[in-house]
Amino acid sequence: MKPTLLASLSIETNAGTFRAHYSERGLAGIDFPATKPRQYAATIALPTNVRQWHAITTKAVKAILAGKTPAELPPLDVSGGTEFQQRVWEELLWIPGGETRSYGEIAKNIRKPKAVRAVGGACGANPIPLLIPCHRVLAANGKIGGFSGGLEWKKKLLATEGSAPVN
DNA sequence: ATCGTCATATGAA
DNA sequence: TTCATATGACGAT
Repeated sequence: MKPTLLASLSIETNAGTFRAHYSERGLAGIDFPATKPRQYAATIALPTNVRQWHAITTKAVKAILAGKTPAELPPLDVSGGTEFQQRVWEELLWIPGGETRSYGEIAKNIRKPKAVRAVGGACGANPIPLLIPCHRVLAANGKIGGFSGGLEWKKKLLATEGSAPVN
């Protein structure tokens, strides 16, 4: 079931303006800076918890862009995903910064060693890149694979964290 | 080293 | 049920 969004807030960084989308349960999605940033009307009467979440999200995003591990994450609303996808996303959260996994390893970790391609699919469906580090997942041979926000971002993030994909 | 092919899980249409 | 995958393994160049 798809979460109902309460608010979309900006995150200003030196890499551009990200957008964070919140539901009643937490952070439900993040957008990479658009090439042509869209302007949003000012949000009024933001619920207190959303403001708290956003403060945490902002710090977490900036930490990641700086190659550091976030001290704290906001509650993540992954209710939009299937059970399998949520399982994959949760697994991705365990990957420490600076390390990478292959799609096959993730599949093995969730006790479905054959579901390698499905893992790729779940990564692509990840609504919260950066915080759910789908960019730390490479193909088995070290190839970069793909990235929903654009391959450039994936390479950049990996380089920032000290990983060196093959291509 | 590169390329084609196939097996297999999951999800969307 | 059919089609597409951000894979992986294998065999033939």
